[in-house]
Amino acid sequence: MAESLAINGIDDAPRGRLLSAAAHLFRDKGFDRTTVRDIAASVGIQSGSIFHHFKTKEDILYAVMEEVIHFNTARLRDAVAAESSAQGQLRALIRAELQSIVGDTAEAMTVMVTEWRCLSEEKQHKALELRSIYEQLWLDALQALHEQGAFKTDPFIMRRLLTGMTGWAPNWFDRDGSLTLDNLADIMLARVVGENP
Amino acid sequence: MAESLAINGIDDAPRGRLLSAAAHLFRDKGFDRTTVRDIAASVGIQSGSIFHHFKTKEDILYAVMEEVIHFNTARLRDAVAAESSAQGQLRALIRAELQSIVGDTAEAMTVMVTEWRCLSEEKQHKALELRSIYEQLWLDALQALHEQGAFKTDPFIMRRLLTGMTGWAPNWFDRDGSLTLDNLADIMLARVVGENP
DNA sequence: AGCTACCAAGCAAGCGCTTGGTCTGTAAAG
DNA sequence: CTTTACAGACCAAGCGCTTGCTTGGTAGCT
Repeated sequence: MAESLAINGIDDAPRGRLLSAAAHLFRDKGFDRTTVRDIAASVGIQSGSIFHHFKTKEDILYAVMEEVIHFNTARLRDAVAAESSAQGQLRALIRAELQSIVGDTAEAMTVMVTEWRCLSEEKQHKALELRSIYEQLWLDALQALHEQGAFKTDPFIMRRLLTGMTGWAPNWFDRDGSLTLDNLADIMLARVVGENP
Repeated sequence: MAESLAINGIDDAPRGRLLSAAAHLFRDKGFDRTTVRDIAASVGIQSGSIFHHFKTKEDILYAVMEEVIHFNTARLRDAVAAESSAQGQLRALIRAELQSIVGDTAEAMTVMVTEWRCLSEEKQHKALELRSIYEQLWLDALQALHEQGAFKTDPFIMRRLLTGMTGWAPNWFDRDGSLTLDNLADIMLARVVGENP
C-alpha cells in the first residue's frame, strides 16, 4: 500500500502527516470547530499551505474516512479468513471492529461516525459505497449463524444492534482498565448467540 | 419560517417554541452548522431577538438538554413504577428510552448524544448530574435481574451496551416500517435475558 | 408605568480560501 | 561539470464573507 492509514502507520509524506493531525483534531473538537489554522499549526506550517495538498477542508475529512475504511475493510477480511466456523468469524469481526474503534485507528473511526454529516451528499454516497464491502462481511457471518439456528432475530437487525454496541464503546471503554478488549468482544458475542452455561 | 413540530415536554411559550426549533435544527445540521439566524428564521423573528430569551447560543443547547433530561427521567420513573417484575421493568425502560429516542423527543435526544461536546465542561458536568437519576433507574432494574440470575454479564457493562443499541436506533429505525417499536424493544430485551424458545 | 417581546442595524472576530512569490532539490541540456 | 529549467513545498499577506452577539429603540399588554 503506497499510502497506508493515517493513524496506524502513517507515511512520512506531508499529506500523511496532515491527515493524521486532522483526524486527531477532528476527534477532539469536531470537524466544524477545527480550523485549517489548527491543522496547519499542529504540523508546523502556515494555514494557506494546506491548500497545496487538499482542495478544500472537506476533502481532508473525506480523505481521512477513505483511508480508514480501506484499512479496516482489509482488517475485517483478514479476520474472517482466519476463522472457519461462523461463530469464530463473528467473534473475530467483533474483535476487529473494537480494535478499530477503540484501538489503533480510534481517532479516524470516531470521526467517521460523528462527523459523517459534515460531508456533502455526494461524498457521503461515495463513502457509503466503500463501506458496503465492510458491511457485507458482517452480514455473511450473521446470516450463516442465523441459518444454523444460533439466534432467531433478523440478521440485519442484529447487525444494527452490534453497530450500536461497538460504536458506543469509545465513550466508556477504558483501555487501561481490567476489562480487556477480548473480554468485551466475548460479552458482545454473547448478546448474539447467548451466554453459555 | 418553517413551522416545526413541538417536542413533547416543551411548552408553547416563545422560549419553548425557540427550544423546539433549535432542537430540530441541531439534529438536522449539528450545533455548529446551525446559526442563530437559522433558529430565529424558523420561528419567524430576527436573529438578535434570540438573545432576549437566551444569553448565548450554547445556553440554548444546554436548555434543550435540560428539558429533555427532566421529561424523560419522569417518563422512565413512570415506566418502572407501572411494572412489578424486574424483567417487566427492564422491558418498560427499553420501550421508554426507544420512545424518547426515535419518537416524540427524538430531536432533542439525538442532539444530546451527538452534540454533547459542544457544551462547556462546566455545563457538561451539570447535565451529567441531571442524568444520574435517569441512569440509576436502569442500574436498579439490571442489578435486580442480575441477582435473579437472568444474565451473567456485569450490569454496568450491560447498560453501556443497551445505551449503544438504543442510541444508534435513530440511524436506521423506520417508524413507518413493519418492525414496531415494541418489537424492537423485545429484541433488545432478548440481548439481555436471552431469546425464549 | 413597567414589563415582555421584538426589530433594525451593525460591529468585531474568525472563518475558508486565494494570491504572488520564495526557497530547495532534482535532473536534463550545454 | 557546470548551467538552466522546473516542480513541489511552503510563506506572508490578506480578501470576502459569515458568525455570535450588542445596541438603542418601539409596540402592545397589564
